[in-house]
This record gives sequence, structure tokens and C-alpha cells, in this order.
Amino acid sequence: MGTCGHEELHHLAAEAAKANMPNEEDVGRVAAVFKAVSEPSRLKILFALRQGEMCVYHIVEAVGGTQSAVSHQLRMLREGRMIKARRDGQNIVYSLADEHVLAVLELVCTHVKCKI
Amino acid sequence: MGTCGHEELHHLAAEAAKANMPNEEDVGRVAAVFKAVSEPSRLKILFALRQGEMCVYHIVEAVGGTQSAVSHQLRMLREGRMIKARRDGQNIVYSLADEHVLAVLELVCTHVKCKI
DNA sequence: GTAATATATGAACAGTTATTCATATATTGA
DNA sequence: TCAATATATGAATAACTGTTCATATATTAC
Repeated sequence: MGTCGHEELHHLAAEAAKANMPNEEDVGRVAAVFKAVSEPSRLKILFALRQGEMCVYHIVEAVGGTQSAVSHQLRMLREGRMIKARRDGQNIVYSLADEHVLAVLELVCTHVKCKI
Repeated sequence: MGTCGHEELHHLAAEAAKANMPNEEDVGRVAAVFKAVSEPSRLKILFALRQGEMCVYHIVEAVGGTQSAVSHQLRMLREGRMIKARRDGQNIVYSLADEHVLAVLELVCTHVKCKI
């Protein structure tokens, strides 16, 4: 390593990048959101909840897997604020947290040319 | 588990979810994109490249870490089509792949209230 | 209060992944 | 051709993560 042919240009970009880099905590929070949806099992839950709110039993029906695994996954999605929960009697009813979630899903699906 | 108080409604949603669930391959591809940006080290590279294209040396300068680690990370981002590379003499110059990447970053930053 | 149902959670194990180290490849200049 | 520079990559290891199993909590009906 050393210097490249675009020394001035790239060095300026690198300096600007350092100056504008979000702090470690913010980078970590953004990364956590992406991590929450980076596993197929959790991604399927989000795809499923596009159809409307559901209790855990029906989420399991929609995406497969065991109740325990789905429950763990729901917790991660909830901690990343991708979904929200409300209790309704014996059930906990889950739904997408806000419009950002759908927007991001749609953007990325467009990116990989996946029709949803 | 069994039935919940919203049996009809949730069951319909679950059935629709199964019917509209992308196939395993597409879910995997979307998940792979998210996984690529779910690690702080890789996320920082994307934040850095917002300032313009850079060669590896300057990316290392901007985000820290070793040349080898950054090179491995660049490969993952490239495979996920988040960044693109072109050779320029001895250097490989990297840049964000397309407008989707920035758009997704901005959406998620808004979501977690991180100013970028 | 007790039984039944729905959901959550802690611990452990298996599988995955990020980094490091050493080395390989590719380009340039002499 | 040889040396120097820039970047990439394979293997190994340490850290992390998803799932399973067993169990806990919360709500409802009796």
C-alpha cells in the first residue's frame, strides 16, 4: 500500500468519509437492523406480516419452524423495531412496525429482482 | 398452540402469506444482501463510499482495520452487488453500485434516527 | 385455586462468520 | 527480466448466532 494515482481526489474522499462517519453506536444500531433481517427465517416473518397482523400460532403456520424458534426470531425483530406486538387475551398479535420496513424490503427486492 | 380469537382473520392472512411467500432462492438472495451490510465493518465501507469512489488504500484509511480484512469485506459487498469495482492501473477503485444502496441506507438511518 | 392454552426464555450445541497470517496475483517502472 | 507496489485469497482460529429442548410466565375458563 502507499499512494494511488488519484491521491488528491481519493484522499479528500477518505478525509470526508472519516469526518462524516456516524459514530460507533449509530453504526452499530444500523447494523443491528440489517442483521435482524439478514436471516431467511426472520425475513419470511416480515414477508408474512405484509398480509396483516397475526398471532404467533399463525405466523408459525405461515413460515414454518417450531414455536420456540419463531418466538426467538420475533424477539430479535421486535428489538430491532421491525415489528410491534400487542397482547390480545391469550395471544400476542404481531404486525410490521412502520412504513420504513416495507419500503426497505421493496427496495432490496427490486435490487435483487425478486418479485414480491 | 391451537386457535386464537381471530381465527378467521389470521388464518386468512396466514394462507395469503404462504401463497405470496417468495421462493427459498429469492428469500436467500434478499437475506444475503442484508447480511452483507449487517456487520459494522462493512457498513462503514458503504458510508465511506458515499463520498465518492476510492481505491483500497484510501478505504482502509477511511474505515480502519487491516488491508486484508478490508479486502475480504469488499469481496462480500461486491458479491452482494452493493459496490462495484474497476481497475485503474495498479489500483482497484470501488464505488457504490447504484442508487438503491444509498436509498436503503438512508431509509434505515431514518428508521433508527441516525443522522447521516 | 387448577387445568389448559399461548407465548417467552435460558442454556447448550452445531453451524457460521470475521479476522489474522502468510502467500499469491497483477500491474508498473527500471 | 527484476523489484516494487497494490490488491486478493486460502486456511486456521476465535467469536458469534440459530435452533432445540426443557421450562417459565401469562391469560382464560372452570
